[in-house]
Formats: sequence, structure tokens, C-alpha cells
Amino acid sequence: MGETSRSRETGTLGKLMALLDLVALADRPMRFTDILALSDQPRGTLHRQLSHLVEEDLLETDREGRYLPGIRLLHLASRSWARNEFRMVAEPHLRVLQGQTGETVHLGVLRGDEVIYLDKVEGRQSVRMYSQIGNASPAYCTGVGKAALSALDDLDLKTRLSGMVFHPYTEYTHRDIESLLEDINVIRARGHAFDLEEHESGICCVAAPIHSDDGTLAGVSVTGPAYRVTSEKLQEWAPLVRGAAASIMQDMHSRLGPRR
Amino acid sequence: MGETSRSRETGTLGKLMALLDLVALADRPMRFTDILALSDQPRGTLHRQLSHLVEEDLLETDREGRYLPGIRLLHLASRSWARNEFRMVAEPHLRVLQGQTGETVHLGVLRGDEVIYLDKVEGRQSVRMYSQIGNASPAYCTGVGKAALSALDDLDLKTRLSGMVFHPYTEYTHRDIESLLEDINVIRARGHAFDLEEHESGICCVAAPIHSDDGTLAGVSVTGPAYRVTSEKLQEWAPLVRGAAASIMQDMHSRLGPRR
DNA sequence: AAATTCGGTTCCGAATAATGGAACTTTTTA
DNA sequence: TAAAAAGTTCCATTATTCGGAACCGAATTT
Repeated sequence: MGETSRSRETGTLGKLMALLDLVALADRPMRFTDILALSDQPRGTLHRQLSHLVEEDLLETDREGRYLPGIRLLHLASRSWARNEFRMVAEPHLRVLQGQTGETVHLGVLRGDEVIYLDKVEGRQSVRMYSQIGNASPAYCTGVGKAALSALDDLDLKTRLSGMVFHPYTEYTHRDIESLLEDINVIRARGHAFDLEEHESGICCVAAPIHSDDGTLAGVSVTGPAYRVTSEKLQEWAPLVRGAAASIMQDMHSRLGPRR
Repeated sequence: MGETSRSRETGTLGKLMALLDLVALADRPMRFTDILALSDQPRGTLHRQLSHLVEEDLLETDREGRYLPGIRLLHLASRSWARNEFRMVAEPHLRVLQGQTGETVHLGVLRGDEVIYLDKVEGRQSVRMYSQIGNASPAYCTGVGKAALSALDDLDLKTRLSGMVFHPYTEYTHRDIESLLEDINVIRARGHAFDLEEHESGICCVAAPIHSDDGTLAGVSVTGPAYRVTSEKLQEWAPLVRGAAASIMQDMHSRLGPRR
């Protein structure tokens, strides 16, 4: 008892990071009062906390005094991305998969009930190649997310998704956990997941789970517009996607195992 | 006196962020003892600090207990990058400049004595398009850096660069602040900066300063291999680079000014 | 096999930093 | 010009961090 759901506050840092999330992940600069309304801190406390985040360059203020994400975040992330071992191991396989299918290939890892995209390979390098990298999407309505979830057993799954809100993005989005669990069961049996316009209208994908032996849950997917990426195509690609996932897992294993 | 150089510690957050820098910006996973040697914290303290960073997903541990950057950094950074107003305003101009010159175009902002790259446009999308974004380089030996520095007066400049170590990357790298200041004077008079293999052998560039009216110092540059990007080419491109910088500043101004 | 070192973790009184209510200043609105 | 709202500073109280020392387990040495 006592612990309401999953609200561990890691002391000072936890509070500051929650505040950083609030401001940095918002989609526009926020004024002090906006933040005050959303955080439940007293004025004095909030003011000092924001000052500290600005002092550390995790937030910045524009000339109107509004708060927005600081450049230090970008710096920290770039190194971590560039040297991410999982991403490096997976990359060549993503390229192969892209070549085989001609469509966009994603690599995403599960974090809580969300998927965070670690890499993306597109055929024709379109306008903003990296637009997706680092983005978070709900696990329950994305191919990569459902694939990753399928590697958990029902108990873990329910724990992880407790409190999840099933937002109806499209008419095909899962409405509740029962519906999702049914889907997951099929995915487990079959070895790959489909996303048929569940997150975004007109976008379909096929994905396979990756579970690294350090406990990381992730997935690879091939994604494209529904008019081009038909059910038949997705079926046809499923073995390729599963193959890519298998290769990535094997490379991870042989790369990390021996060094032990 | 008292304040040794510029070592403000923002209480708890400052210490934790210094530690995060140490671990996340390292180029390999670090064991507890490695970190202990580099940070000057007592064992107990360090252990708790690392635990907090891991708890908050700013760091992770691999199966050997070594510490490495966490995925939350990537998530925070992606939103901040995607919504960065300066970058959005600059982007079309970077593309134009890329088209005009055929070489790689960079956008970087000054942070302390370093430049952090905010965007990059390449002609032929080479292997890792985004490899550079978020990376930091010393200001004194990069085109973008020197251009940005040239917008400061000598006093600010000396303050900012006090304590700077002039690492000799190549035989052309500035060795001391006097040499740099001479160069900066020329840059100020001329309106653009050259980097003739000062940071990396075989790489040259021409850059122009950008100063937003919110005090941000930044720069645009066109960069390429010395064998292709000759002095004549750089001379020829200088007006184009200055033009791009001017357009970016104007767009920033007209975008932000009216809203005031 | 026993002893020792090494790498990492836990504990708890003392030291330090964060908290938050209230007073104060500046800016905006009426 | 007054009044309200927004933002900032102060400081006694409270909570958190600090850090030395003890502890644990695994690997290494004797």
C-alpha cells in the first residue's frame, strides 16, 4: 500500500525531471503561470526549480520570459545516440530490410507503455530524415510497440499497462486492454505484429519483436501508406522482418556474450 | 574573488548534471570504479547519485553493471530539436545555400566556448546524415564558432575564453588567444570566417555569424574537403553564406518581433 | 581451502539544500 | 489612475543529501 500506482519521486531529481518533462515536452513555450497551473508546486518552489533548470541549461527562456527546452538536452542525446550499441548493431540489418521492401524501416525500444524510436531508414531520403528519432508513441497502437509487448507474459503486460488510457486515434485503434490482449495473443503465436491504421489513418506496418538478453524489449517494423502497402505485401514481408529481428538478436548476443 | 573561474554548482541538480555529463558524454560504458576515480565524490555519495540518475532513466546499466546514457535523453532532445524555432526558421535558407554550393551546410549555436550543431544539410545524403547534430566542437577552431565569437567584443570574448585550452588539432590550429583574436578582428571587418583545416586535416569551410535579438550567437557554414573546396571557392561562396545568415536573422526578427 | 583484495552496496548521524508562505516589485488590464 | 495579475525575493522550517564506516559477495592470491 501507500505507493499510489507508480509515482516514485526520486527526491529532488525526480521532481525536477517531472518539471522538465512538463516544459520540454510541451509543444510551445510556456509562461510561468501556465506551468504553475499544471505543476502542483507552490509559487516560490516552482520559481526556484525553474531557475535551477535554466541555470543548468536544461531549459531556456525566450525574451518574453517563456520557458522552452535548452540546448544541453540535444548535446547529451547526440552522444548517447551515436554510441548506442543496440542501434549500431541493428543498423545494417535495417538497411537490408529497407532494400528488400523499399519502404521505411523503424527501430524502437519499449519504455514503460511507450515506444521510443531509436532509428529510421527511408528509401528516398525525404525532407526530414530524423524527424521521428527520439519520438515516443503509445505501445498499444503501433506495430513496434505491440511486437515488443508480445514478448511479455500476461501478468507483466497487465502491470505495465495498468492505468493506460486507450486513446482512439482512428476507428481501428484498440479500445481496451481485452481487445489488445487478444491481438497480442495472435502476435505471440504468429511471431509478428500488424498495425493496420491503428495509430494513424492510412499508415500500415508489420513488425517483429526483439528481446536482448539484457532485458531490453524492442521491435523492428516496415511501414508505408495503406494504398501501397497492402495486406498481401505485409504478409509477404513478415518473414523478412522476423529475419531481421532474429539477425539483430543474434548479433547482439555474439557481440555481448563473449565479452562477459 | 572566491569564485574560481566559472564553477557555479547549482546545488543538487548541478552536481547530478556534472555527473551525467561525465558518464553520458564518455565514449564507452563506465564501471563504478572508473567514475569514482574521475568524480571527486565519496563512494557512498556517488553510489546514491548514480542510482538516482538510473532511477530517472537518464542513465542505464548494462548487464555487467556498467553505466551508460539512458533513452530518456533521446526523447527529451527530439522534442526540443523538432520544435526549435531558430532551427525551423533557418532550415529553408540552409537548403538554398546547400543548393547553391553543392557542399555540406551547418548551423551551429554558441554555448560557452563550444559550438553545438543544430542542423546539417548534405547534398548526397551520406551514410549517417544526423551524425553531427547535437555534437559539440571547440569554438576557436571551427568556422561557425569563430564567426559566432566575432559578434562579441574583446572583453566578452576574453571572459568567455578564459581557461580555454588551445588543443592543437592540426598544424593550422590557433595556438593561443592572441592568434585567435587577430583572426577574429579580420573576421569582424570582413563579415565572414574561414576555417582552413584548423579543426580537421583536409576540411575547410567558410562561415558567417548570426545574432538573434534574444542574444543567441550562432553561425552558418559551408564545409567540404580541401581538395574540392579551394580558397577561391570559399571566397566565391562567402557572399552567399553572409546572405543566408542575413536572411535567417531577418526571418527571426520578423517572426518574433511582431508578436511582442 | 583459507585469506585477502577488490568492486560494489547499505547505514545513519551530521551537514546542507530544498521548501513554501508571505511580502514585495513589476507588468498588464480595467 | 487604480486594481489585478504575473513574476521575484526572503527566510525560518523541514526534508534531503552527504560521507565515513561497516558490510557483502565474488574473484584472486597465498
